[in-house]
Amino acid sequence: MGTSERKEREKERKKAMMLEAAEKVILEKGLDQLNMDEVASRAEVSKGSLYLYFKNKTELVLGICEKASKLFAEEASKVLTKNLPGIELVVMLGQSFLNFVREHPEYFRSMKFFDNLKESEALADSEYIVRCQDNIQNSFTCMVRAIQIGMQDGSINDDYDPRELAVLLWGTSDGIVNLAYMQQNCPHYELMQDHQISLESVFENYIKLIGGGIATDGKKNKKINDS
Amino acid sequence: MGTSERKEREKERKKAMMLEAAEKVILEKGLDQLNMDEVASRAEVSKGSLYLYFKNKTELVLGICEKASKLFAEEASKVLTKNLPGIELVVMLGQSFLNFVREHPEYFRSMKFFDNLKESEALADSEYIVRCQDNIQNSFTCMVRAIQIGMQDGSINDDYDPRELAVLLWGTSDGIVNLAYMQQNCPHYELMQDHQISLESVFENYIKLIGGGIATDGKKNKKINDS
Amino acid sequence: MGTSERKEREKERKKAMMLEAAEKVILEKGLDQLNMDEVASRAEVSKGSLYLYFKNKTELVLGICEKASKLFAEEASKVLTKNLPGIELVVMLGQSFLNFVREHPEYFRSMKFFDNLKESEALADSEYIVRCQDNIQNSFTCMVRAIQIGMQDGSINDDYDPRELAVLLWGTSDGIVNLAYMQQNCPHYELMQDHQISLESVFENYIKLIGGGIATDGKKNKKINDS
Amino acid sequence: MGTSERKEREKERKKAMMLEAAEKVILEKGLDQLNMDEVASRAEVSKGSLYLYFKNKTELVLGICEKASKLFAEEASKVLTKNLPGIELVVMLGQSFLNFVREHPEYFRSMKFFDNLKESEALADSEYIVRCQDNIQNSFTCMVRAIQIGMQDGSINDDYDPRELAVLLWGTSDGIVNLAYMQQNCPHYELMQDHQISLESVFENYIKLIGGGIATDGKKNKKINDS
DNA sequence: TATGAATGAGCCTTCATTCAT
DNA sequence: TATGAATGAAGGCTCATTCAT
Repeated sequence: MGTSERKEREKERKKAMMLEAAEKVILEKGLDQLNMDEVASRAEVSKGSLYLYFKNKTELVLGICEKASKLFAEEASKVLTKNLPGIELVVMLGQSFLNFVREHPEYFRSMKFFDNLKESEALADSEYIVRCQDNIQNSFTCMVRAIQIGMQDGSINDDYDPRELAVLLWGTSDGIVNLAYMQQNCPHYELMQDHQISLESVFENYIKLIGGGIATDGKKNKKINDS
Repeated sequence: MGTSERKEREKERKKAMMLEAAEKVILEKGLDQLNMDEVASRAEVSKGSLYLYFKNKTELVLGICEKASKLFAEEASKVLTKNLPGIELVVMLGQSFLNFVREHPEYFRSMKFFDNLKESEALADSEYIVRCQDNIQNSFTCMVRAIQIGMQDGSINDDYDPRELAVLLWGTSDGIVNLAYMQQNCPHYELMQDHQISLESVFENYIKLIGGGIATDGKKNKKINDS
Repeated sequence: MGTSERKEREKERKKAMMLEAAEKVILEKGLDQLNMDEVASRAEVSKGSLYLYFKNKTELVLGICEKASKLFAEEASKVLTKNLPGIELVVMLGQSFLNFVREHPEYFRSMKFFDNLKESEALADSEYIVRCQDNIQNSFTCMVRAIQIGMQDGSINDDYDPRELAVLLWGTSDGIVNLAYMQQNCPHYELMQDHQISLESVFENYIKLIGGGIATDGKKNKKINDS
Repeated sequence: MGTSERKEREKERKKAMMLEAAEKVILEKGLDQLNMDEVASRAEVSKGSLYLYFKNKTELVLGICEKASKLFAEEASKVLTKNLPGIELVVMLGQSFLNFVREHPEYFRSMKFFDNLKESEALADSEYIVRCQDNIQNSFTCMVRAIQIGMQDGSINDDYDPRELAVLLWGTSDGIVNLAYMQQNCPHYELMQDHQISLESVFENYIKLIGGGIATDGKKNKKINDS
C-alpha cells in the first residue's frame, strides 16, 4: 500500500530531522555539549519522540555516524570508478577524506565517537553499530582495491601486502586529516599556527611522500610526477 | 631548613598519588567515566583534598597531560642525544611515540583531551596549559631538529621545509599510533583484527615508507627528486 | 479544548505547591536554611521537577517574592478604593503593611532578599525580577496616590513633594514594620522586650506622629480629627 | 608585667587585623560572600589563627558588630554631651545614624546580621552577643535620654512615653537609614532612582516631620512649619 | 601560639530516560 | 505514534571547622 509507504517515508524524514538537529549541535558546541533536550527542541519534536526513534543518546550519535560512514563510503567508491592508475586512486581517496572532514567536521567527530566506543556500551544491542562497521569496512576495502589496482597496473610497489598497506595509509591519512580537524575546531591548537605552515602544503607533501614511498620507479612513476 | 623542603616533597607525593589514581581510572574506565569521587577514594584522600591540589576536574586531567607531555618530551630529547644519522633519529622518534602510547594509553588519552580543549574552557586560568604546550612544543622541536640533522648529514632530502616535514611526520605518526591505541583500548576496533595484520608490521612499513620517501639514498630517491 | 487549560492550571497548582513548601521552610528555619532538597521533599516532588518549574534557587525565592509583592500591591490598591480622606488612606496603608508582615513574615523575608539582590545575580535573566519590581512600584504608587488625595482634599500638608513624602513614609514604615518582624522572628531581639512596650502602641504613636507631622495645622486638621 | 601586657596588646592588634580584613570583604563583596579563607589570607594569618581568635564564623561577624555597635554608641553618647535642646539632640542622633551607615555600610550590615540571628545560633555561647546587646542598648538609652531631656526642657511633647517614643524613632530612622544603605549598596534598588529624589531631602523631611510631630506646638513648631 | 593541610557534609544543578495520557 | 512532565541518580564544587605538628 502507498499508505504504509508514505508512513515509512515520513518516519525517515523525521529521523533525518533529528539527526540534522544533533549534527548542528555537535558542529556548534561539540559532542560533549550534546544533550537530548536541545536536539528535541531543535528538531521540533518532543523528547519522547526522540526516544521513539533512537533508543538512547549513543544510538543517536551512532545514527550520525552511520550517515557519515555511508557518505564516506560512497565518496570512496566513487573514486574507484575513475579510470586512473591505482596510485592516483589512492591519492584521490586521501583527498576525499580531507574534503570530507573539512566539510563535515561533525561527521568526523561522530566517527571518532564510534571508534572510541568501549566494549560495554552499545555494541551489543545497537542497530547502527553493524552498519557503521560495514560502511567503514567498505571504505577500507576501497583503499585496498585502489592499492590492488595500483599493484596490478604497476603504479604501486607490490612488495607490500595490500591490506597492510591500506591500514598504513588509513592510519596516516587519519592523522593528517586530524590535524585539519583540530586546526579548524580547536582554536588553541598551535602546531601549525605558530609557524606559518599551511595544511595544504602539508597535505601535498604527504601525497608526495606517500607517492614517493610506495610508487614503483620507472615510467609510470614518471607520469605521476609529470602530472 | 629541610622542613619546608620535606613538606614540599610530601605535597608533590600526594599530588602524584592523586594523579596516579586518576590515571588508573582513565585506564580502566576511560576518561568519560572519570569522576572526582572515585579519584578521591582511590587516592585515599577526601574530595576536599583533591580540590586542594587541583582546582577542578579539567586541571586534574591537565595535570596528567603535563606528566604525559613531559615524559614524552624527555623521551624525544633522549633520542636526540644518540649519535646516529638524522633519518634514524626520526625513525626512533616514531618508535618512541609508539612505545609511549602502548605503555601509557592513559597518557595519550589525556593528551587528546588537551588537544581537543575548547577555547572557552580552562585555557585562560589553567596553571598547566602553558606547561603542556611547552612540553609538546619541545617534542615537536625534537622532530624538527632530527630532520635538520638529517638534512645536514645528508640522510634526509632537504627539498622539504624542515618544519613542514615535521608537521607531516607528527600527523602521520599520530595516526599510526592512534591505531595502536584503539587496537589496545577499543576492543571492537576491527580494522586490523579481521585480517591478521600486526601493528608491528604496519609500523615497520610506515618506517619503510617514510624512510623511502624522505631518505636520500641512491637512484630511487633521485628520480623522485627529479620531478 | 479545556485540556490545555486544565494542564495549565495543573501546572500552576504544582508551582504553587512548590512555592508553599519553600515558604514553610523559610518560615520555620529562615531563608538561609532553605535548600532545594527539602523544598522538593516537602512539596512531594522530585528535585528534578523543582528545576522544571524554577530554573534555580534564586528564582524560587523570587517566585515567593512575586506572590508577596503582588499580594501587597493588592492590599494597597484595596485601600485606595476606600472613600476616606487621604491622610487616613495613608494610615491604612501603614496598617496593612504591618498586617502583611505579621501574617506573612516569610513574604517580608523574600522581599528583603529581593531588595538586597546584587547586580550580578539574576537581575538579567530572571523571569520574576521585572514583575516584582512592577508590583513594588505599584504599591509605592498607591502611597503616592494616597498622599496626592490627601493633598487635594486638604488632609495632608502640600508643602511636601508627594513622591518624596511617599519615600519617607515608605522608609519609616518599613523600619517600624521591621521591628515587628524581628520581634516575631528573632527571639533575642530585645529592644522592646526588656521594657514592656507593645508594638501596638508604638505603631499607634507612629500614626499619631506621622499624622501630626504631616497634617496641616488649624482647621483642616481639625476636620480630620472630627471625622 | 609589661610582657603579658605587650602580649595582650599584640593579641588585640591581630584580632583587629582580622576584623578589618573581614570588613573589607563585606564591603567589597557582601556578607554572603564572606568566607574564612579570604579573611585569613587578607589578614595575612593562617586559617588556624583565625579560629584561635574567633571560634567560628558567626563570632567573627559578631566581632565586627561589636566594633560597630561600640562606635555607634560612642557617637550617640557624644551627641548627648552637646548643650542643646532635647529635640535637637534627637535630630543629631538621627543624623549621626545616617552618617554612620554611609561611612560604614559594612558595620550596618553586621548589625543587621546580629539583629536577625536565630535563637539556635550563637546566642548561648557567644562572647560577643552580650557586648553587642549592651552597646546597642546604650545607643538606645541615648535616644531615651535625649527624649527625656527634650521633655524636660520643653522641646519635646511629653504626652509620649519616652521609651516608646525612642523605639518609634529608632525604628523609623532605621528604615530611613536602610534606604540610604540600599541606595548605596544595591544598584538595582529603584525606589528613589526612578524619580530624582535625593536622600538628603528625604532625610531633611524626615527630621521636619518627626520634629513637627513630636515637638510641642507653639513657637518652635511654628518655625518648623514656616520654614 | 601558630600553621595550613585535611576533612566531609552539604548543596546546587544537570540530564538521560521513563511513562501516563 | 506523540507528548512532555516527572524522575532521581550522579557529579562537581564549596567551605566551615578540626587537628597534628
